[in-house]
Amino acid sequence: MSIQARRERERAERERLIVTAARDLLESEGWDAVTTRRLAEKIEYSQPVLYSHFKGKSAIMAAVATAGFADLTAELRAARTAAGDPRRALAAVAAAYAGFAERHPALYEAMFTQPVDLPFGRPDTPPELRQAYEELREALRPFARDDDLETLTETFWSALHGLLVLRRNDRLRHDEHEHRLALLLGRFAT
Amino acid sequence: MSIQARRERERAERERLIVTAARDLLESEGWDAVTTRRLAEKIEYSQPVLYSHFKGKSAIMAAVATAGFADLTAELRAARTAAGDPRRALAAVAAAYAGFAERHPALYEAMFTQPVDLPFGRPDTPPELRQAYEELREALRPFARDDDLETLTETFWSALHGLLVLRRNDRLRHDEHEHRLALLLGRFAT
DNA sequence: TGGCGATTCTAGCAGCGCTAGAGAACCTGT
DNA sequence: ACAGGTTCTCTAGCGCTGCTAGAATCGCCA
Repeated sequence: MSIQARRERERAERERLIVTAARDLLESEGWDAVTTRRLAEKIEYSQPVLYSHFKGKSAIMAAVATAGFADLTAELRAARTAAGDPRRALAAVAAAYAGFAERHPALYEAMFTQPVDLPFGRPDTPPELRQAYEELREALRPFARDDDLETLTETFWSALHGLLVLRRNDRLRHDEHEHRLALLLGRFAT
Repeated sequence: MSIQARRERERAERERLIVTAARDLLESEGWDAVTTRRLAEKIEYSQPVLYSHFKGKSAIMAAVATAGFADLTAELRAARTAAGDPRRALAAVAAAYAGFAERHPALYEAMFTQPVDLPFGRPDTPPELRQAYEELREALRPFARDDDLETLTETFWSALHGLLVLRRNDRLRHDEHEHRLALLLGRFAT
């Protein structure tokens, strides 16, 4: 038993190694740098090893994205619970969300833009993928008025996401970012 | 003179052929189908011909996207001028925008998601790229209140964009689309 | 220590964007 | 009408991609 246990432990360890190596590569050199060859070189194994852990490159990126969701959730939660009144809490969560996207642009892209096949909004959605959404929802709860809270959360989240991706793709005036965020909050946090 | 004129005419004609072929391929078979080889085959020339017209594949996609902006502008304008009161006009423009994105998902992606290097929001921005934005702005003008109109337009547009891309990537409950749109209008069209 | 299973590697496939240099087509001047 | 020169277009190929079959190697057990 012990031998098999060690092997599985080593396997799991190497799987973590692959994911963190992919994330490092993604964040430090951007999307184009994440190739199976470079990844294999970084973990000091040959390419086919990657395929014994993941079905393909997109599965690796899905794992990276999932790890990113855990981080994002932590940052949102910290922002929400630190703030005082609901108005400030929502502003803090939105700012934290925007900050995450700006500090990890490539990772953010993997999480939200890439058509990576993660099961969202379905019964089998992993908790990491739910929790970031739930932080947003709790921050929005005081402002639901007579709107459905889930619909409100999805809409506000979409607006925030839109601001970030369009800015990143240079579709928006770059230095008006804070004004847009403030305007959005003005329309939702009342 | 006439010979050179004919040559330039033929060249321009072939350039249009390339762009429409690329758009056809993009819309009918998706992004992955648009390869230089398939494109060359479709226009019945060899690959290098493409590079005598465009700097590279991304320049071709930029041309496709620009053509898309012209179409989008026309649809937004029709929607805005057909509607009656400002509230309905904004709703109609938003619906037209969403409809365009749904009917041409791959084209929409080329226009807004792809990091295609088109000069937005700069002095040398081609008119096609401005006008769609301007339609949105005019629809929003009655609702600016004490907010800056440009900031309002960018924010509303981002929200709309976010709703569409997150839905397309299955991050939102698919059939709540209309409710989210209505909620967004409720927060902006007052 | 020899043999067997599991694991890992080498080598290669088909496809990608892109380009150098060969070849064909065309216009021009005699 | 034809040779010369220019302009255009094609063939062939480079280095890269994600991915995989089959060979080789390693580690465990008798």
